[in-house]
Order: sequence, then C-alpha cells, then structure tokens
Amino acid sequence: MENSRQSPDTLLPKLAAHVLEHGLAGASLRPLAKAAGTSDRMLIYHFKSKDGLVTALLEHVAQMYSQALEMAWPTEPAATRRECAQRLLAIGRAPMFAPFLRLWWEIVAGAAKGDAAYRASAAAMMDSQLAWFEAHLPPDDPDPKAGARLVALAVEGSLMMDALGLGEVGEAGLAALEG
Amino acid sequence: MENSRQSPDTLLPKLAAHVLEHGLAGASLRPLAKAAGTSDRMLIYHFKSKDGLVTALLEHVAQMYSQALEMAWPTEPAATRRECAQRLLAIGRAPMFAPFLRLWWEIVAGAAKGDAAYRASAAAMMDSQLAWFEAHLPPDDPDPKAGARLVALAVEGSLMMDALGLGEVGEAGLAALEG
DNA sequence: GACTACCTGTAGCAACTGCTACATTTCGTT
DNA sequence: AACGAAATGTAGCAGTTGCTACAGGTAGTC
Repeated sequence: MENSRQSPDTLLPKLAAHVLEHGLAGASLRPLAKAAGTSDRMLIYHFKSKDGLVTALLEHVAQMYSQALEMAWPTEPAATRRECAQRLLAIGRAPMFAPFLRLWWEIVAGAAKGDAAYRASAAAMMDSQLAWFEAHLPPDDPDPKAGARLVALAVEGSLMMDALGLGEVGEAGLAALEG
Repeated sequence: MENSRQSPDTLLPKLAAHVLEHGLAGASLRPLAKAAGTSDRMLIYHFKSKDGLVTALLEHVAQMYSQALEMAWPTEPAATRRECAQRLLAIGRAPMFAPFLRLWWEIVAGAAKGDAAYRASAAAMMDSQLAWFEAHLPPDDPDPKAGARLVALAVEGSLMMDALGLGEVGEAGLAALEG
C-alpha cells in the first residue's frame, strides 16, 4: 500500500494528523513514523533532526489552520461585537476544531517557554485568526482593527475557559461585552 | 546541609520552585529529585508514583498562586472596567509572575488534553483569579460578577498574546473595552 | 551497462524514563 | 537497651529516547 517514495511533503499531512490526535509535546519519532508509514530512520533523514521535524510540523499546522478558517462557513455579519464574539465562540467550539484547540494550547505553552518555532507558528495562526475576526465584525464597526482585537481577546479567553472546563465563565463574560 | 528528614510537605516547595523555573511537562524524576535534595527513589516513596507527584505539585502550585495573588499590591479601585483590565494586565506582566505564567500555559495545555489533575489545578487558579478580579472592579460596576468574567477573558487573552510575542494586540484590544 | 544521486531497511548505541528489590540506617516508643 | 516503623542509599531492570553506522536498493542519465 505504501510503496511510493516519501518526501517531507507527503509525510507532513500524516504527521500532522497524528499530532492533532495525540499531541505534539509527547510525540516521539517511532510512533510518528509508524503513523506516517515510515521509520524513525527516515524521519531524521527527511527532516535532519527532530527539531527540524517539529519546526516543519508547526509550519504545516499553521497553514492547515489558516485554510480551515477560510473554509469555516462565513456567518452573515453580526449586528454587534458581542454577537460577533458569541458566534465566533460557537464556531471555535465546533467538534472539528477540538483537535486544533488541544494542539493550540500546547503551542501556546511552547511559545510561552520562549521556543522560536512555537512562537512563529502561534503568531502565524493568530494573525490568520485576527484577520478572519476582522472580516466578521459588524460592518458598521467604528474601529474594526481594535474591535477585532478585543473580540479576539474575549473569544480566546472563552476558549481557554472551555479548556479548563469553565465554559460558563466564558459565556457569562461574553454576554457582558458592550453592544 | 540537607540532613533532616524529608516529607511531601518539605519537598513540595523545592519541587515547585524547580518546576516554575524549568517547566512541568518535561520534568523527570531525577532532575526533580536533585533540585529537592533527594533521590528519585525517595520521590516515588513519598508520592507513590510520578502521577501522584504531579498531582500533589499541581495542587501546591494552585495554592501558591492564590497566595501570590493575595500579596500582589491591591491597587485602589479603578474607574472603569477598561482601566481595571489594563491595571490587571500590568500586574500580570510583572516579572514575579512570569514563571507562573509559563507554568500556567502548560497547565492549560494539560487541562485541554483532558487530564483531571491539570484541570483541577487550573480551575482552582482561575477561581482565585476571578474572585480577585471581582474585588478590583470599579465599585460602581453594575454587574460585578459578569464584569469580572469579561475582564478575565480580556486579561487572559492579553496574557496569551504576550506569550506569543504579540503584546501589542492585547493592549489594543483592551483599549477597545467599553468604559 | 555504468555511474551517480537519492532513498530505505537493519541493528544498535548511549542516555534517559519510571520504578523496584534489597539492604541499611534512623528514630520514636516501650 | 530493644523493638518496629518510617526513611534512605545502592544497584539495577525493562522500556523508550534521538540518532547513527553500515549496507544495500532504486531510479534516471550517459
């Protein structure tokens, strides 16, 4: 079945799928290789080192995330920032985003520790998200750029609360947004 | 120097200090033991297993965090929610909180993965923080509970942006808070 | 066919992982 | 002083970690 030659480009999707399901921090070469239909030997060959693998993987995941955002059904414009944030939270809570969010918090943790690759990936994903948020603000928003940032803070905060099992805190907070 | 008998209570502070500096996810028994002046053998003896250690450590860190919050100098009440959030962000950015925040994102990641111990620790820390936030809202706030939640979302979101190296995004977002 | 560049499997190494068996010391109690 | 429980040191085990040396295979080009 897996008889064609592999390359980083053919490996990355399978590796990303494995990482989305099992996490990135604890991923070691042999399980990753098995999931991608190769050997640890070949992963090192293609990516030079595990650091190289992780860096490539983070870039790939950031790209996947941007594309996933673009494909998420565009809601018709919301009337207020509050409503906008609530809709975006609902989208972020959709099951298809759950693996991304699990991975997202790992990436945030890595970035907080100062790792450059994690930080670059996180910044890329956040930039996509900010742009997407800005595009979904109410069309009459007085300051879309600042509004998108405020909404992003609130939505990300809510998603964090979700991760902690405190979803209601996020909902109550968003309900208190002006609008 | 370290000739007295050890117990979980005497070990936990040193273990927590090590974890605050070096992270929790990658902490293994031998380095932890060395930092606490013991052996891996004794860590297992006192905490039964590494899971037991981590659970105890997470509880301890949550307690430390509550106490650290109580000791953070209480600002005089802010005039608006926005000003309140901005002050709280400034406090969260103080150097003394940096190790806590690094660890915090690790805990969030662990909680997002569904680990019960991480989730409990995170919820405890978040509860402390919500109460503290509520106590620092403007005294004339119409709905302190909801307000504290909104401020928490915004401040946590800003701190996340800080972790990603996007501090300005947090600042711009907070500036757009009503008030 | 020969040459070359890329790709891959096998085997293994040194370090580290959590944990344990066994022996010994330390201490409070009697 | 004697006893039992709690605490500790030494040594090691089985499994995993990232990575490598070596030997081949596989393709395209001349």
